[in-house]
Parts: sequence; structure tokens; C-alpha cells
Amino acid sequence: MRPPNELSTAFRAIGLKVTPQRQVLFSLLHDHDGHPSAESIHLAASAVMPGISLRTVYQTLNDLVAMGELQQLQLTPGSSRFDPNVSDHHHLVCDRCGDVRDVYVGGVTGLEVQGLEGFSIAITDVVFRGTCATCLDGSSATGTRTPDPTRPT
Amino acid sequence: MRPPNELSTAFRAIGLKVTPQRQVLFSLLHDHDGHPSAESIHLAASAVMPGISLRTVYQTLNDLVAMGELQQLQLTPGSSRFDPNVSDHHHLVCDRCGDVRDVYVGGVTGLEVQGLEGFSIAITDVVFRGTCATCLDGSSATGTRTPDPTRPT
DNA sequence: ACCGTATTCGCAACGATTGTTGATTCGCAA
DNA sequence: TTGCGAATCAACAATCGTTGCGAATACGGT
Ligand SMILES: [Mn+2]
Ligand SMILES: [Mn+2]
Ligand SMILES: [Zn+2]
Ligand SMILES: [Zn+2]
Repeated sequence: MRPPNELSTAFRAIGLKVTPQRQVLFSLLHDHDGHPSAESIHLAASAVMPGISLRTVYQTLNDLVAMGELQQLQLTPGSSRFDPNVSDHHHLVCDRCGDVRDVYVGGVTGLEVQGLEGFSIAITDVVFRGTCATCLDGSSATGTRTPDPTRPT
Repeated sequence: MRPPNELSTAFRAIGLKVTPQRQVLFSLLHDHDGHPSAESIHLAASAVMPGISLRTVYQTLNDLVAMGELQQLQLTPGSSRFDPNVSDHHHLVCDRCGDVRDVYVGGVTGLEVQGLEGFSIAITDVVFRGTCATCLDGSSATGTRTPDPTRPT
């Protein structure tokens, strides 16, 4: 994501106004290297600007995604994750704790794809799923993912 | 996914019962090469067995996923897609119509990953996003994806 | 055939996200 | 500086996909 001042210009350029709420979000997202959900962004924003509504957070996130300043990720069931890093990178997803981390991958353009049949590829997403270092250590301690309570115990 | 008779044996082996509803689902999923949602599976099942509940469909899909007979995919916001193809393959996702197709990819194990830092990779998912042949042809005709009605027009 | 237990089904409830509406505020171009 | 349209908020309602719950029913090992 570009820095707050450039985002302000970009917003005005397409007829969107630069409000205090949006500035808070610009700033929060700009120096954030994680993959927060809308809810957690709202929480962080509320600390800086009490009273900011979740509705407004969603609105601005949607705007930023539409402008290509923010990436929206669907890596797990449940809520979307938003990624201020729009450079060419990929993701590690921990099965245990749900953590998402950036990873840089070489050789993506060299993948041999069979069966394209006229499909025109715009972007390639690589997702590595497994277990993060933290969850490997205390091998059953720190995980925060809940088990399936579907079946009787 | 394995054929219905083998699934029946596998279900009984872990203490799950083989009901008519489940047999219908086994059969429907076995010879299905697409990536249906729970809803569309329920629709197809209802044609064969009127009255089968969506709840039961979800239940059995979850069982099959837990057994590794079915893959659950989160490719887009919205509903999960279920994939009876559990062989080593990857996916094409059309941005316009939402269609999902199988694709076989070589060179996945040769990807150079930087920044693993102790992360242990179990599986690698590659998702190619772009435009399918059908949507490229009638270039604005066949797409069935709805635009964002978020902002005033 | 019997019985314990898994399953089914319908409905309620859930989490995430968006729609609405009206009153109020505010950004910003002219 | 002023005026207009956009944005916010509050307060809900609604939607979608999925799961929880409980009473009735049906598998299947014996
Ligand atoms: Mn990222
Ligand atoms: Mn597939
Ligand atoms: Zn972890
Ligand atoms: Zn298409």
C-alpha cells in the first residue's frame, strides 16, 4: 500500500473524500506487515479514534481493494484477511494457529501448466499450508485453532 | 474420491453408518468432475432423493473431508467448493464467471521459497486467476459475476 | 429381532458482511 | 467562504453460508 499522503491524493482523484476516519485507516494499514481481518482493523482503529464504526471500516477497505492498494485474501473459512503488501509475494498458512505470513517465491513463472485450454492467467497465487515454527515447538501448546465439534464426543 | 462401495466400507470401519442419504451423495460425488458448492450438491441430491436436508449434506461433506476423500476449497469469498478430485492438481479460477477448473502443474516442488524460518510445509496450493475461454469469447456476454453495488451510481 | 447409538431433519442461531434510512457533519471545488 | 454532495453514525434489519440443538428415526452388530 502506498503511504497515506499518496493515498489521499489518489482518493481525491477519483472523487472520494479524505476523512479523518480514512486517514486513520491509511496510517494503520500502511505500517502494518500482517494480514488483519476487518474486525481486528476496526479494533486497532478504535484505539486511535473511539467511535469509528465497523461499517466505515468495511467501506474504506472495499475502496482500497477496488483501487488495488489492498489485497483481499480468502485463505481459510471465516473472515477475509486484508493484505497491505501488494508486491509479488505468496503466503504460508499455519493449519494449527491460523497465522498467515509472507513468503517470497522464485520460479513461479517457470511452472509448467497443462490444460489451460484458452484460459488467460492474470495472477498466480501460491499458498503453502503446514505448521509454523511456534506451533512445532510447544507441539500442542500455543495453537489457537478450535477442533471440529461436529461429531459427538 | 473412492467409489461408493469402498466408501461404504470405510464409513463402517470408523463407526459411521451407511444411510440412503449418504449413498446418494457418494454416488453423486463419485462421478462428478467439477467443484460444486454444498448448495448445488444439495440441489442435485434433491433430484434423486426429494426431502434430503441441506443439514445432512453438510454433515456428510464434512465427514468426507475429514476422511480425506474430499477436498474443501476456499477460492473466492462466499461458499466453499468441494472437490472429489484429491489427486495432485491445482486450479484455474475465472474472475468473471467464477468457474473453477482443474489444471495439472509441473515444477511445483522446484519452487524456491525464501523466508520459511522453520515453517514446515505440508501442502502447496497453486491458484491461477484470470479469464476463462468462454468469458474471453463473448467478451461481456456470458459472465455471471455481479458487480459491487457498494457505491452510488 | 433387538437395542444402543448414529443419523436425520427442521429450525434456531451464529459470524461475517452488506443494505437502509434519516439526521448530522464535513470535505473540498468553485 | 459558501454550498453541495459525500461521508459518517446509529441503529437496525437482512443476507449468506454454516453449525448447534433436540426429538424422532433408522443402521447394524449381536
Ligand atoms: Mn501477504
Ligand atoms: Mn479440482
Ligand atoms: Zn502456528
Ligand atoms: Zn469465465
